[in-house]
Amino acid sequence: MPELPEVETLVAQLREKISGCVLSRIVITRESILSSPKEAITKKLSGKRVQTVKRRGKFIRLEFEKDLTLWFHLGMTGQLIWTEEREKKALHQHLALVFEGKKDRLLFRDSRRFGEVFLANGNIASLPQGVRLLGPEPFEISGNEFASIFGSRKGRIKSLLLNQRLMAGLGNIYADESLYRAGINPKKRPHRLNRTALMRLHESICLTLKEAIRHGGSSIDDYMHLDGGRGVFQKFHQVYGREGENCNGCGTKIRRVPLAGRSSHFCPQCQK
DNA sequence: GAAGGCCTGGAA
DNA sequence: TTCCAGGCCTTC
Repeated sequence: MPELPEVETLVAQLREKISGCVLSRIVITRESILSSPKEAITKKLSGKRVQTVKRRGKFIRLEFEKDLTLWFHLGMTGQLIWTEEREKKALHQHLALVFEGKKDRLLFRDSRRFGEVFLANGNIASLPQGVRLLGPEPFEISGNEFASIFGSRKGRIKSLLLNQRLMAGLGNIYADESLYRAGINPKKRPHRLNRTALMRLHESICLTLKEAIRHGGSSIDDYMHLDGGRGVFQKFHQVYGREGENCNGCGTKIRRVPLAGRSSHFCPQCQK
């Protein structure tokens, strides 16, 4: 379940690895993961140089010459792996990028196939809605701006944090972890929180994300680094995946409740 | 604003 | 064998 820290980690590794490289060939073995025509991708990108790699929300962008951008979303189980292709048909491999003069290639795998890949040019209109409507990055807004975005909402804070149109990058893990660190119950409705609490939440989100990035993200099921390594932030989770275990703060048992179709983990004592 | 659907591997 | 995990979109 790659969220902002996992994507950020991969982006840094990709930038290091393929910036300046020329794409010689694209091998697409499952067209259904593409939301742009296969021919457009293969024809327009072949022979183009990667300028840099960036992140927007949970999306990865390979920026090529001529304003061409190849976007990846990893969904839940998407992986980008830099490797020499050994097994001819690696399981669930859908796409491979081959670069001039490189023995290793960039593979996109995704067992559950919630991920997607598409091509955009410099025109905003060439981006899907999911990107165009993306909210601001957590690190790029102030606590006050955060409070203005969320403060008048009447829904549950946890559900709202998952809404990428309000703010981009959080998923189930970091929403739960940030709420715990801010001492806010996931069921709370933001219009009933004061500005101080909202600003504290924004600070918790930024701190949690930065700490997770420092630890290479959380590797729970499928997430791995470009070289196959794992993140270690899961060792520092306070609530996510810890149902029934004791809260590190007060010893109360961590609870899990369904909310907005997914589970929320929290400490009933520390999060009021 | 809730619920269903996509999709598969792993646990119960 | 059934259920569950969840990113995000569509439908009610």
